[in-house]
Order: sequence, then structure tokens, then C-alpha cells
Amino acid sequence: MKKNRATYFLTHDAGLFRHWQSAFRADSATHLTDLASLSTLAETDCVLWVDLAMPGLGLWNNPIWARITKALHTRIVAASSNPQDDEALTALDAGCLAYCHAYSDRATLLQVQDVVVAGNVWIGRSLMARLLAGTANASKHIPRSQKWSHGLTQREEEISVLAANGASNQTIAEQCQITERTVKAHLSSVFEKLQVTDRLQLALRVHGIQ
Amino acid sequence: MKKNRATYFLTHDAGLFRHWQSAFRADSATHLTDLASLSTLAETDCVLWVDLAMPGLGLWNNPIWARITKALHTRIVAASSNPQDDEALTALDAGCLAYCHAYSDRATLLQVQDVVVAGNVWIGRSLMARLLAGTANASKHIPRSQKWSHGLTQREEEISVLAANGASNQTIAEQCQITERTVKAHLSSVFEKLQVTDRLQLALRVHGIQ
DNA sequence: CCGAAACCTGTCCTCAAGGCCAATAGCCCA
DNA sequence: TGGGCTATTGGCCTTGAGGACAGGTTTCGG
Repeated sequence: MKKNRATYFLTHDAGLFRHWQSAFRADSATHLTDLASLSTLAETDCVLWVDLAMPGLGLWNNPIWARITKALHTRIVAASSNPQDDEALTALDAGCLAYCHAYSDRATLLQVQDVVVAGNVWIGRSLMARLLAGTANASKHIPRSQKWSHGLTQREEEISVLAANGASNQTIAEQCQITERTVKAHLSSVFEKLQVTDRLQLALRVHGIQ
Repeated sequence: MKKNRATYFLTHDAGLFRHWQSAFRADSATHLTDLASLSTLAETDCVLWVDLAMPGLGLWNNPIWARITKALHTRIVAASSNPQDDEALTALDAGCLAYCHAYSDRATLLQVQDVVVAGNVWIGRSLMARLLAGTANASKHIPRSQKWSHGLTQREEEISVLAANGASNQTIAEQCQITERTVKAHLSSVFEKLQVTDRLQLALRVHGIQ
């Protein structure tokens, strides 16, 4: 029932390659490391995973991409370890069928594969919001999935913002006219409520990443 | 491994209901025939398939939709037997996670279900083209004052991305098949080059904040 | 062949972070 | 009036992070 398409991984990152390979239990997956080798697969019926961190990718303005995407058989998945909406738009515009986090868990990777094999498009939720904003004919604002600070007290939110912007506990303490100890207490509470382990994860949450 | 979510079908069309039911081998699927009954499922963790041909749907301006989409648990799939881009935009804007042909084949329906259960967005290829057209003008300019990774070596950039996404030195070490000590060395070098003091500041830089 | 740069590793040391336990005080609501 | 939530602070302890210092190897261009 499920067609067995050849899968290709284009990346210089050995760690990423292993991640993908293990996700796909890849019997038939091939590791590519340069754009030149792409020309060989232009004729085949396959899925190509591209690591956007690969140096030399340029902005998809290498003519090789036009050749590949024009040949409808090849389905391209753009994967980034640092997903950003602009990058996504560029990739999709270039003919990619999906844009996802390179280190997504196995289930997600397989799902992406399934979707593009079926000829459809896979994108994440936040990107969708961005796309809709682009077509903003109706100024109706999209119900934010959930504000990051949901459930936090005022003080906790205030301190979270400072921490998420790189301030040390000591700095925050001075800023808020309280003890460093208290800052720690608030942050511990925040970590628990937001289900994160440290201030870096908090920062990612506060800034809407991941 | 796969969460078993309750599935609800909202349609007046008996034929469509049968189609969906057979596609899902629906053990737990429930047939709804009016908006009023939706209030009961606002609290549950489920997938709701909505037949856009249903009379009385209006343009999603019934307050019930706001309630349901705000409750993150519920995933709504908009299905139309006569798909049109405008209709799709309205539906997605209202908080639906997918827009597809109501009479899609079984494989596609199941795929849609899987994707939305995972919290992602499912749309077809043509709709994607339409969305991109909307943002085409907006995303043309690429600011790129100076890429954050300017001056870093490949390895340094690779490790920076992982660190900026919350990975610990140990995790990065395993991912890259090197020692934690080496990770530290690379990061120290990065901190110096980018003139930051710790990984949180690095993260802000990598993600284009500040 | 040589030097520079990238890459990799080790030990020692310091300190900010964060977890654990405990306590005090003000406020609001049943 | 008592219980619950918020804000505040103390001490104690463990650990990951990052700096300092000191090496290795490989690759590549002059």
C-alpha cells in the first residue's frame, strides 16, 4: 500500500544524519553531502531531505533546484535546526513541500515523509499563522494558541521577561529591588508552571521559539 | 504509542458520515448534527471533523468556535465537498488545523487526522501556492544586516545552534560525537567571537532577538 | 616543507543556577 | 476566622557552565 520511495539526506552534519537515519530505520536512505550529487537523482522518484544549515545552499538560487522541483517526482523537505518563518517562506516558495525542525522526533519526521509522499504540504502551526497574517484581508486577529505567560502571576511574568532577555539573577534582583534569593524562588515557580528546566528554555518560550 | 483521541463528525449528510465512518473504522466516532451539541465536547481532548456544507455554520462567527479553539485540546478539521481557497482561508483563520476535500480517500483522511492530532497543520498543495502568493511581496526583502554566524567556523555554528536551542554541553557532545570538553572549547570560542558571555545571550543572537 | 587555522582533548578552578526545606507577612474569599 | 495564594527571605547543597592553561592532530595554501 505504501509506496517505497528512495529517501535522500542532504547534510554535512553527521549528527543530524544519524538522527534522520535512525528515525527512518533507513534501508534505502542515501547520504549526500554536496549539491553536485543532486543531479543524479533528478530523474528518480524520491524524497529529498535538505538540511538548511548546509553551507553553500545559498537562497535556493542554484539552478539545480528548479530542475529538481520541476521534475514532479522529487519531493523536497526543508529542515532547519533553527526554524524561522522567513526561511520557511523562501523554502516553500522554492518548491519545497515541507518545512520542519531538523531534530523533530521520529514520529513527526515520519509524518512529514508520509505527507509529502502523498503530494501534500506539511507545515507547523506557527508558520500557518504567519501565512494567514500575510493574506490579512480581514484584520481579525488569530486567537493566540496560548500566551506564554498563562498561569503566571504578575511578578513571575515580570521576572521571566528579564531572565529571558539574559539578565542574571543578581541583576534582576537589583532591578526589582528584591533579594537574589527571591528571584530564584520566583523563577523556580515559573519553571515548574511552564514545565521547563532552566532560563534558556524559558527564553525560548517567552520569545515564541519552539 | 499513538494517542487514541475521540473523533467527532459534524455533518447533516448521511452519505458523508458513512464515508468518514468507514475510513476511520470508527470505534469511538460520534455523529453530531448541530452546533449546540458541540458545547459538550469543549472540555475533551478530541478531533472534530466539520462538514462545511452544513447549514447554519455561518462564517465561524458563532461564539462556540472561539470557545473550542481556545481549548487547545480540540483539533478542528474543515472538510468541504467543493474546496475553494477563500473558504479555506476563513476556516484556517477561525482556528481549524486542516482544510481538505470531504470525500478524500481513506489514506488521506487518516493522514489528516494524524497530522492534526500531532498539533500540526494539513493543507493541500494549491492552497499553499495561494498562501505564498499572499506573502510574496512581504517576504521579498531579506534584511540580513549581518548573519549571526558571521565569522564562525562550520563546527562552531553547528554547535551554537544546538546550544541556542537548549541543549546541554553533554547532549551536544553526544550529538556531535565529541567530548564535552570540546564542546566547551567551541562555545568559548563562539562567545568570544560574538562578544557574548553565555549560551542564553547566544540563543538571543541566534534567534535574532536584541 | 612550514605555518596558520580548524578541530579535538585534558586538568584545575570558580561561581551562578537551581533544587530542597523552612518560615514570615499581607491579602482575599468562603 | 481559617485556608489559600502571593511575595518575600534564609540556609544548604549539587552541578553545569565557563575561564585559564596546556597540550595534541589534520588540513591546506604559500
